Amino acid sequence: MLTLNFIRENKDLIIERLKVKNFDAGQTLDNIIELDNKRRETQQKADSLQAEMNSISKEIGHLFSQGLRDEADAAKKKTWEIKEKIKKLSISLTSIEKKLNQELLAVPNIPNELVTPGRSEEDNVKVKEGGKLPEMVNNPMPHWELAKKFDIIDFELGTKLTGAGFPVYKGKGAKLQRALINFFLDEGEASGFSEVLPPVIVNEDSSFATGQLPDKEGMMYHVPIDNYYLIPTAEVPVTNIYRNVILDADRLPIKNIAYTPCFRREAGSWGAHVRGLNRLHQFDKVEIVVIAHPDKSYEALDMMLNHVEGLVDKLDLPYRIMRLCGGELSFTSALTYDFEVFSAAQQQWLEVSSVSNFESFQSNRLKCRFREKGEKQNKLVHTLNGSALALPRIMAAIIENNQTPDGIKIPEALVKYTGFKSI
RNA sequence: GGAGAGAUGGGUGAGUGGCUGAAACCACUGGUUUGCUAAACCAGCGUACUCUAAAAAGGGUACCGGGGGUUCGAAUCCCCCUCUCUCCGCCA
Repeated sequence: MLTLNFIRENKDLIIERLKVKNFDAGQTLDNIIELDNKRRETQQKADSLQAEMNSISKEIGHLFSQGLRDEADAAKKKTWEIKEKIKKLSISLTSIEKKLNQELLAVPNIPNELVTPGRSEEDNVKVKEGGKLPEMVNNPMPHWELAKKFDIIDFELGTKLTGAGFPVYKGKGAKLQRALINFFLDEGEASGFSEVLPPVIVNEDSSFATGQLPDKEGMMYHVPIDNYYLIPTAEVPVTNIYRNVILDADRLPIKNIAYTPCFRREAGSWGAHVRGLNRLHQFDKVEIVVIAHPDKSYEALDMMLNHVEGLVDKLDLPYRIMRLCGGELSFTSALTYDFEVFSAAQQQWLEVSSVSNFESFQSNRLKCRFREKGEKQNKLVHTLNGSALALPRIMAAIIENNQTPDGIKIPEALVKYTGFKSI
C-alpha cells in the first residue's frame, strides 16, 4: 500500500497517475485524508490524557511512599474520569484506524511513467522480440498429444490421483522437468542470485504481507485445520523473509532465487483455451526476488529482464517482451514486463514470466526498511520479483517447437541436465 | 500427543507492582590518545505514531513473544494463544 505521508502530499498526482490504471481514486483519497486527520486529532487527545494519568500515578506512588494515604486516595478519585475519557477515545481511535486501513488497502500502486493507458492485452506494448520461429513439421501436434504419444505427461492419471490440473510427469518428461529446474537455478546462481528453498505452506501473516490476503483469498488453497495456505508463488515465502526487517544499506541489493511448486485454485478461469499444460493447479516455478535500494530498483529490473531473456535465448525459444498497459498491470505493480514464448503447434504466445517492480508498495505493507549510513530515518526498500521461469509453458513450447518426425529434440543447453538429446 | 521449563533491546543477560525504555557486559558508531596496529579512556547507540520547530534539536504516547484482564500504576500479577527447550510417546 501507499504510505500515508505520500498520499497526504501527492493527492492530485496520485489521482492523475491512477487514471492510467483506469482507477478513480478521488473519493478514496479524500476519505483517507479525512480519516487521517480524525486519527491524529483523536490520538493527540488520548495521548495527552494518558500523559496526565501517568503523572498522577507517579504522584500517587510518591504519596504512598511518604505514608500520605488520604492524599493518595484523593488523587485516585481524579483518575476515574480521565480513565473513562481515555477509554472512549481509544475505542474510537481503533475504529478510525480500521477504516483508514481498509481505505488504504483499496488504493493500487501508481504506475511508472512508462506505463501506457489501456484496457486489455491488445494494449500491451511489445518492447522486444527475439529468437527464431521454428520450422515446423507438417501437421504439428500440440503438446498434450505429443505428451501422450511419448508417454511423458499423463493428465488423466493426475485426474485419478487428485483432479484436473495436476498432471503426472513420467520418464523422460519427469527428467526434463528436473533438468529445467536445475538449469534455471544454475543460471540464476551464475547471475548472482543466492538460492533459498522455502516452505510451500505459509501462515496468514505471510499471506497478508505480500497481499494475497485479503483480496485474493480464493486463489490459494487453504489448510483450515492449521489455518495455513499453500503458496501460489515462491514470492510469498521468499519476500516474507524480509518482513519486519531493517537492513543495512550496504546489503542491498539482495538477490534471491527459489524453486518451489506453486498451487493455484484458478477458480472460474477454466475453459477450452487452457488445455494441457497451459494452466494447472500445481506447477513448478523458479522465482527471482530482489530487494533493492529505491534509487537502484529500475537498474535491478533491467538486470532481471536481461537474466530472463538469457534463459529463453539459451533454450532457443522464440520470445517477445511486452510492457503491460495500465489496465493489465496488477494492483501492486508499478511496472511489469511479461515474457511470452511462441508455441508453434498451438500458434499462440504463452506467458512464461512476469517481471515487476513494486517500488515501496509491497515493502510498506511488509515493513521492510533499510538504514543508510549516517542517516537517522529508516526508509522503505523497493521490492521486485519475476519468474525465471515458470515450467509448464516452457515445457509445452519446447515439446511443440522441437518436434520432428522421429521425436522431440532437446535444446542444446539442456542436454547436460537431461542426459539425453531427444525424446 | 503427554509432562515440565522458558520467551526482555543487534547478542549475552539483570530485573517479581511505582525510582525501568529498561542494569551490566559484548558488538557497533564517533572522539581522545597513538608513527601504524592494538589497548585504554570518553561519548553515542531501539522502533512506531505524534506535537512544537518543519534543517538541526526537543516534548508526548505506545511497545520487554502475541492478545485480553486486574490496578491510580504492569516487563513484573491473572487468563488465552503462539513459539522455543528438556523428558516421554509416535514417526519419515
